[in-house]
Amino acid sequence: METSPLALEPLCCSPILSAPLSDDDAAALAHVLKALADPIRIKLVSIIAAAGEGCACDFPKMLGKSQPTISHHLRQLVDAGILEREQRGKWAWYTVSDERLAEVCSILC
Amino acid sequence: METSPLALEPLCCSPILSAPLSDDDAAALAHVLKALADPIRIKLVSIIAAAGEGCACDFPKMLGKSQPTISHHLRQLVDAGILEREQRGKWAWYTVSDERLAEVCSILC
DNA sequence: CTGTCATATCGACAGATGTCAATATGTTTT
DNA sequence: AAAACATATTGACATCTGTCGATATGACAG
Repeated sequence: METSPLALEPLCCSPILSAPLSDDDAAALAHVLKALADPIRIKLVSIIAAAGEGCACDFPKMLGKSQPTISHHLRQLVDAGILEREQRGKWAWYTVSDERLAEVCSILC
Repeated sequence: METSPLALEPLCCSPILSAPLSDDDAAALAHVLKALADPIRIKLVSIIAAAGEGCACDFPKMLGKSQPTISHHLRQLVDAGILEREQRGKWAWYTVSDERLAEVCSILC
C-alpha cells in the first residue's frame, strides 16, 4: 500500500466525534494508525522523537531486533508519513513528522 | 489480551516526543492503537461518536458486514477501552470514551 | 575498481487477524 | 415455559503480519 493521503488541512477538533468518516478517510486513518499500532514501531517513534533524530544503525541493538526487521518497521513508518528519512553518507537518519502526529490527534480529539 | 492499563494521568503534551516509552507503555499504547487501526472499527467509532451513542443492531446493515463480524469488532473496541457497552433490554448500546481518545492524543501530541 | 560497511529487499515461515456460517446465550413477550 | 429476537461465541478458513537468514543495493575508503 502506498502513502495515504489523509489530506486534512489543519483542523481543530474532531472530525471523528462530529460526523461519520467516509470510507476513504477511514481507510487512510486506519493506515496511519496501523503503522503506529506496534510496540516496536511505537518505541522507534518515541526514541527518535525524544532524541530529535535517530540513525538506523542504532536500532537493532537498542530494540533487540534484527536489522531486516528494523528496516521493515522503519519503512512502514515512512510510508505512513510518520517518519522522514534522510541519507547521510552510508547512514540513514530518521526524524518524526510532528505534523503527521498532530494530524492524527486532530482527528481523534 | 485484556484491557490495557495505560495508567496515564491527565497529561499535557507528549510523553512520546519527550522520552522513549517503556516496554509496558509501548505495549499498552500499541494495544489501544491496534483497536483503532481498522477501517470498520474507525467507522464504528466515528458513527457512534457523531450520534452520541449507537445500537449494535444497526451496524451490520450500515457497514455491510455480518453480525458476528461486527460483534467481534465491537468487542475489541470495548476491550481497548475505546467504547463502553450498555445493555438495554435485548439491545446493546455503545458510547465512545472521550477520555480514552483524549488519553491517546495526549501521548501523541 | 575492489573491498567494506550500512541499509534494503527477498524468501520462507509461524502466528495473528478479519470474515462468515453455525450455534449458544440471554432478554423479552406471549 | 416456549417462541422470538438480539447479541455473543465457536470453528474454520484465507489473508495479513512480524520475524529472520540470505542476498542485493548503495555509499564511502583505500
